[in-house]
Amino acid sequence: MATDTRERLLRTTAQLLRERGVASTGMLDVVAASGAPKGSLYFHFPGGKEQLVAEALQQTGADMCELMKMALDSSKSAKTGLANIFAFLSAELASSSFKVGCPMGTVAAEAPDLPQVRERLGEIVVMWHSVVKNRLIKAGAKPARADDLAELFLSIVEGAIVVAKARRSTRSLEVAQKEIARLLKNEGLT
Amino acid sequence: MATDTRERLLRTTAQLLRERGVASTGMLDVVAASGAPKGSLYFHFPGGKEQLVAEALQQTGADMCELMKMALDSSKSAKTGLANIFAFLSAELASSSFKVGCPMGTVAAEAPDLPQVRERLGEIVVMWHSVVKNRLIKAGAKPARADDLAELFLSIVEGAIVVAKARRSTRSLEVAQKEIARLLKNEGLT
DNA sequence: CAAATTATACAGACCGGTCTATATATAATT
DNA sequence: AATTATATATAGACCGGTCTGTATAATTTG
Repeated sequence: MATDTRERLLRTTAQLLRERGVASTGMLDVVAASGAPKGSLYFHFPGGKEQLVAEALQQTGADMCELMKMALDSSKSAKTGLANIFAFLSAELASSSFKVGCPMGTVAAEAPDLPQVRERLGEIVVMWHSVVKNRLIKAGAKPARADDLAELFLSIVEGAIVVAKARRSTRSLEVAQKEIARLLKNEGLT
Repeated sequence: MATDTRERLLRTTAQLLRERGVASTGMLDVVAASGAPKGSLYFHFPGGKEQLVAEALQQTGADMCELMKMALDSSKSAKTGLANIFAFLSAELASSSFKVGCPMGTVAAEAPDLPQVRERLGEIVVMWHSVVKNRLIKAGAKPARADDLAELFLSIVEGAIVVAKARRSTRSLEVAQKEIARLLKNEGLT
């Protein structure tokens, strides 16, 4: 099936982006790792690497947004919802020897010269921010306050991942989770 | 002069690492950007790219550590010291069109397969953490608490930089600075 | 058959790294 | 002091390999 191959290529690309970013992810790496037909890369993505990476980023960004939304909405309190997100990331990092990080963060860090890709990065941050913000509002925060707290949360998550990779330890994530819980408690949010 | 060329190569490498990470920084890019003699790269760094990157990281990591220490020690309160660090980073990001980030964070994100480089990443985080922790202790925090707060601070800084790059806005840094100030105040730290 | 899809060969640029030759400075020897 | 020896440093061509991307052929599929 056509869409099947395309899908496989996108998911594999997203995975490689999480691990090593754009520059270290070769087109051949993608076909090799995906097991997808070798001849179909430039058929499905005539725009080349930029298109492939941009679409992969967009897809995985939306997927992770959905995951976050579910984790937040299915939790009684915003606090436990956010804690679940940290636990999930922590498990992924540890079980991958600290190779798998955040696709958005990894790509944003290297700031590649690909306009379409940079475009998506901004969109993803806005999406994620909105999901967290809305959950905080539902937890009782005023919109302006929720806006700031959501921004802070995103920064902490991204940074904790980077620090975890650098030091090969999940401690940054554990501390981050604990401190955010404390913060929300101090703000009287549920 | 000999040491001069070496130094130039190291500083240029560090700069390029901050902007685009290891994979996108070619050896030729380094000599071109540094204006250093093309023939002397592998004379000064016989270990090749890995040695060059590892040494550049180590040097810039130590330099930034010194800068942080000075900013923290020359400030009346830990709060204003940390705020100064944010302001500095914010200015650098904005004036470089959000290209210049943190060398440690950028390299850690792409998690390159270079043992010597990864080694340095861990060392840098430990160094930085210790500087912040000590300042927080001097501000009145108990050691265990200072340890956690320093860890949180590092995560926030790294993450705020990543988010700023993704969204091409310094808002994450401003929010981060504000929230850290609020946190320290709530903890009764000077 | 016709269209969609995959295979494969290859172009051209660039990569990190090695090589030899040359220049320059310092030190040793006479 | 003059000259030789030695370590340091730079120039630039060059190697095999890999990169993205293209062109064309073969194959599946409806």
